[in-house]
Amino acid sequence: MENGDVDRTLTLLWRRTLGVPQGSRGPKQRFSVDEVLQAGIAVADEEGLPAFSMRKVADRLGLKLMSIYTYVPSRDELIGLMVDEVMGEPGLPPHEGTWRERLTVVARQMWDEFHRHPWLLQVEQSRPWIGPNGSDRYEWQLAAIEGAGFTDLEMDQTITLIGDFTTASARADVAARRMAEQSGISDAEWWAVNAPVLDRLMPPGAYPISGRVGTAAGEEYNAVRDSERSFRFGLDRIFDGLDHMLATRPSNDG
Amino acid sequence: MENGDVDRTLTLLWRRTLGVPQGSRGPKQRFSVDEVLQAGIAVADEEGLPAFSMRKVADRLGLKLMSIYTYVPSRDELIGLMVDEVMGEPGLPPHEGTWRERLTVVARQMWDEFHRHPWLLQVEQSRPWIGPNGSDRYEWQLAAIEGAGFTDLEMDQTITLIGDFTTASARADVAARRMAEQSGISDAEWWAVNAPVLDRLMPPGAYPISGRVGTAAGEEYNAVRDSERSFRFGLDRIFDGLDHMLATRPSNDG
DNA sequence: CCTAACTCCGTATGCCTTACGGTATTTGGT
DNA sequence: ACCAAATACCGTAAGGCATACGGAGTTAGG
Repeated sequence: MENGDVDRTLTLLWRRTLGVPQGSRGPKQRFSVDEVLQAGIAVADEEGLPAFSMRKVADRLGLKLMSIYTYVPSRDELIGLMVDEVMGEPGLPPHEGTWRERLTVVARQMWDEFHRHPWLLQVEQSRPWIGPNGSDRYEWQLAAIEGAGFTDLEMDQTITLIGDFTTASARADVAARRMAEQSGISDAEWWAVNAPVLDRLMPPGAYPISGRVGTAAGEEYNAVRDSERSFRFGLDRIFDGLDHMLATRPSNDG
Repeated sequence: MENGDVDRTLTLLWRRTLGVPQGSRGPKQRFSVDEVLQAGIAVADEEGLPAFSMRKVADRLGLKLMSIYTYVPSRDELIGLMVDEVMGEPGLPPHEGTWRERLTVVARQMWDEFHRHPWLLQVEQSRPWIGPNGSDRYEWQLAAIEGAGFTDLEMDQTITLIGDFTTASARADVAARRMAEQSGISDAEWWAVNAPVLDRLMPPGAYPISGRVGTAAGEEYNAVRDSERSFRFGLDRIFDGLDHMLATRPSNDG
């Protein structure tokens, strides 16, 4: 990756504030960058990131493979642009209520987004591109807890904490759904295949606590693991912990 | 994936309890499954999962490409076996101290493991293979909070919470380290390249809170983001939240 | 001693990204 | 009005990947 490529990708990311840099000579491009991104997002939504290829994006637009490279420098950069693009979809509603309610909205927005675009969880961003929608969202997320009593440092750490947990939780849920839907094997069917083999392989009595806890979880949930409920459980614990931190602070003006 | 493949992979995972199923005719295999896994782990450690290929595993053993397929059914299954293999490396020390201290050990073990084998974070396990080391670890993790006052359901949710958060936190840290080390671009250098471009592209004054918080974080940390510290921050909040749940429980015998 | 079973491997298929060069098209400059 | 530069689009090819298939050599059970 060259220095100029950084410049080019950042310029593409922020194209709405400066306009797409395009020379006036030569033929006009048949599509806009936005249309290429929408095609890419559609492919990724339908087939996931491993099956995402430049050829499929080109096919969807009626272009030939190599023409895509006149719009974006490479596959990785295209994906980076797609990420910032979908981050602009949900909009940023004005904050209301307590910081708990606000943070719930923040977390729920991420959770929903990961379910709308599961491939976001498969993106390996070695380099975090700083785009307009990501920047807007981070500002909005910080605004959710502005004035709640956190220090600046804690504000960053809190948003990081919520984001990290939500990401991991959504990852587990999406993986479970993918296993159930894509392979046509439900949770119960999967266990039906695995259980007899495991019965034969596992040393009997080796997992007393797991067995007990697993049975309890299986009876309580409608599935082996209810990710939605685990998500709310974790969120509630984290909120209680943040509450405790704010409440026990020496100089706390509310 | 056929039904028989499930059987074969599970049998390979639990090979230590039943032995590797091998017919007696024909030539003996030059290597053991363990040696193949060690070769695979070495390749993944050195080059990461995207660059992990069957050819490189074969080269490392002095075998030709296709011979690997007589040891493991496919690339995905090999990776699944590698995952369970590394989960057996650290051992499971006996639990001591309070549940807070125990859960800290549990989280720290995962955190360290992700840093020892960063490719674990890149594994896309559409199907969670149930292997001996993973099962042993889950049992050990549950034992850490056995008798602390959690219900069976909460035990599972708590371990999930700690695991989810640790995974996401480690992912952020590993990504940052990779960016710094692998590309030879330090945190400061990356900003030195990006900042001038962003100064030109970003609408001035658009990000007041981000600017203030980012400055605070930059001054407090030695880097832009101190993942180790964010990790401890999140863990402390979660522990406080769990503490609050246990303390406010109606029938709480301690 | 024969043959079934097994290991190892050569070849081939069909994906993928992307470098490079060619051709057609558009427009600024003269 | 015309030329040359710039640009979009695309064909080809190189080099990578997983893995299906079949063949050659090797071992041991009957």
